[in-house]
Amino acid sequence: METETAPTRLRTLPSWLLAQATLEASRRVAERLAEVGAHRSHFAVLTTLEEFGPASQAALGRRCGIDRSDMVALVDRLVADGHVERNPDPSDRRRNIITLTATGAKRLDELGAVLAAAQEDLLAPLDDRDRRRLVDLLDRLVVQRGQG
Amino acid sequence: METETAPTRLRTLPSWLLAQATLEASRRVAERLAEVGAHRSHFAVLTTLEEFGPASQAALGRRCGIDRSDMVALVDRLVADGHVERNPDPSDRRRNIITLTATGAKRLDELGAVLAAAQEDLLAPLDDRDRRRLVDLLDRLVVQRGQG
DNA sequence: CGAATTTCAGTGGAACTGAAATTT
DNA sequence: CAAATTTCAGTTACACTGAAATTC
Repeated sequence: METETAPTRLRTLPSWLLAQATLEASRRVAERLAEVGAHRSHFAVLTTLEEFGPASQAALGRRCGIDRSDMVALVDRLVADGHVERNPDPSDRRRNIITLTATGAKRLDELGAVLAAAQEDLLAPLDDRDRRRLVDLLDRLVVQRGQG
Repeated sequence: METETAPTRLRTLPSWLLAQATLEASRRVAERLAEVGAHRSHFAVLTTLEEFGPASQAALGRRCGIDRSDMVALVDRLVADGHVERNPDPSDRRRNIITLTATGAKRLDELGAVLAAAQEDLLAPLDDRDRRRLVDLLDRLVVQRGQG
């Protein structure tokens, strides 16, 4: 969308700025990931599995902010692509245990590289120190929301 | 959604942090505005009219990042509420001129107060200097995207 | 003619809700 | 019994597309 300068009351409103920045970021990231047939949620799940190890679908969702009910089709897809395995948990038969496969770990590296490039692109207007500041500020917002 | 600590690779990924922060911010803001029967987009349009004066629907949309086609129902609603007027532009009969009414200006003040409270809430984890930094960083991101 | 504006009808992705079935 | 997990069916908000009608 071709856009002109927004009014000051929007340009100083944190929730509006966040929404605008996220819109642009999501567009770019989704576009790059689509080129390799992937999705934001794929990276989220794969990296969560790598960092915390095998987990149930519900636990996975709680870690990376994906709804339990959306997780079903997501895992279906990752299984179909050979990036994770889904096995019943013998110690609790309500659960599936999701496990990262070797090719899933490779895929994670690939997606990590794609995402890194997209971030670079996105953050071009900021120097390194400002990028670190932004990440720090956002992390503090997100983390403390989860606890409050 | 009850959430647990996300993996480091997500917690340091700007696009993911932006998305999470925006999700939470949008939820809160929408909730507060719903209590007074309003929408984010209402504030955006009203404040744009106040700052730049009467404008066509398309120009309005370009200013505040709302699609021309979504603007139709939005203006319908604001007209029905008596917050704006929609009149044909005599000098260009393709256009409507949208004008802020007196009650629309009052509504803007009301929504501004609601939004200010929501921001306060949302930014609670950050002190004043950090809030200013965040706004500055986001504004630089958003503005320079629009030009690049 | 090409370009801009308003309008409508519809699409697509994403977050979310509610409930059933199973198991703890 | 209450609570957690997986799954499915459906909803809602939102950005966006495509095209028609009008006017510049």
